[in-house]
Amino acid sequence: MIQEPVVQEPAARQGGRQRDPATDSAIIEAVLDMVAAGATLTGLSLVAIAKQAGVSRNSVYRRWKTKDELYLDVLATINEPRPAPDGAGTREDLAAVLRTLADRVVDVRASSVLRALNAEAATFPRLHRRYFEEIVAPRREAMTAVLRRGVERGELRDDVDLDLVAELLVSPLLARMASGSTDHLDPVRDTRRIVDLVLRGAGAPDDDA
Amino acid sequence: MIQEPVVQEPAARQGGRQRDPATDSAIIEAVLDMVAAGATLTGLSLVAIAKQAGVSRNSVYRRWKTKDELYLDVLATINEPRPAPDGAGTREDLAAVLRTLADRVVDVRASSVLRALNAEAATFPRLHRRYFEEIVAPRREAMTAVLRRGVERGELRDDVDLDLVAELLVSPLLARMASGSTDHLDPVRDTRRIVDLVLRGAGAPDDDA
DNA sequence: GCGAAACGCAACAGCCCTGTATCGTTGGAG
DNA sequence: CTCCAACGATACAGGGCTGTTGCGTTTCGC
Repeated sequence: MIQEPVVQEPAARQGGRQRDPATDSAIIEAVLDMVAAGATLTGLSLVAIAKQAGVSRNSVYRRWKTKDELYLDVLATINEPRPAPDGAGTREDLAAVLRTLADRVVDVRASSVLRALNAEAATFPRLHRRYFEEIVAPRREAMTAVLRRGVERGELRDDVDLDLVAELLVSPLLARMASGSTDHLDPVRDTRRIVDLVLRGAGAPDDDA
Repeated sequence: MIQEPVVQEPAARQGGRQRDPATDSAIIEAVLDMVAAGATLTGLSLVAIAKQAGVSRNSVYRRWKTKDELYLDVLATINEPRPAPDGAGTREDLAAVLRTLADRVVDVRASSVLRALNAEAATFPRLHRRYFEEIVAPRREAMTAVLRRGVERGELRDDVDLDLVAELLVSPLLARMASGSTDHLDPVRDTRRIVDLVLRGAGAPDDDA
């Protein structure tokens, strides 16, 4: 589930100077910062990256053959899986799953990269597929697992489309990530409010559905 | 509320050949198509646009001084305001507002441009502001108007945060626009399902909120 | 210490984009 | 019919990015 870095293997492993791990992260950090500052994945140039990282252009070429591969390692940086919630009730479990997402949304650099990736998915198919497999799919599975358990426990209606419920829960956070309006987002409080409203509904109680 | 085109005024208005309106739209269409094909607002070059439009580079420069201004006219293209819903009930009115949005989401070119614009908001502040004022704000106003009326009519709870309800309703569509997963979206059917679920809630009826 | 690879610096050709200018041609207004 | 601007084509200098090569220096393994 955790991505292996795709950094170029340091050639024949006999003698010679060691690669500086700080250089690797400096480059990746540079990409994160520049994308967060408004750069495009396509538009980011290797010269700009190297300059921002305080590294020679050589050191970038030595590690990654393509921008594509570099971005794969950047993407791996912003994916820290969390343990599946196994909590007391459906409400708490849902909030926990949303928290994982909300924390990423609040992270300006992470959400900037994902936003850019969505916009340029056509240009980076491999990257986009990886994003889907490693980040989106696991979250969906965790979500539907919690929802299914909620139905079994009788805490959720059994006549609702669980996929739609999941979409409803997740979308407010995704939409904020997409629009970049992540300032006034409190991961703890807002996820709680979303879960509460989705469970309870906005319609008047006496008003028949 | 409707944007005036920012096309360069055709100089002194005395004699001379007329501008071909077809050229204007050909250029704008070219931008729409190329962005929908995965191009970036920053990355789109004037040569590429002119080539795609089947127009000389000259004709583009003659009309717009900056890509920024060109994009303003592109943006104006994808904004067709709809009459405010004044319908029978809250459920129908909400569905109507969402429909306006859903139709735009389903439009590949429109959603592509808006997705790109969100990703590159930092690079095009004027454009982004305009997008917000002309497209986002009106929709929000329409939405909250409907919601407020719903509370007055007793069809909505009076103890819910209407802004959150609005966000919950709109976000599934925005999230799809952002991720580009717009294929299996049925504007009529899906907006209806969203409204129903938000009104009714997913929690079990006997389960106290 | 010797070899080898990582590193920074610099140069190179090739390509694309920009902005401006100059042509000859075309078509509408007066 | 006569202007005059729109139009296509072309050229130009200037700048940026790419990918590769060569150089001298640094650091690690053996």
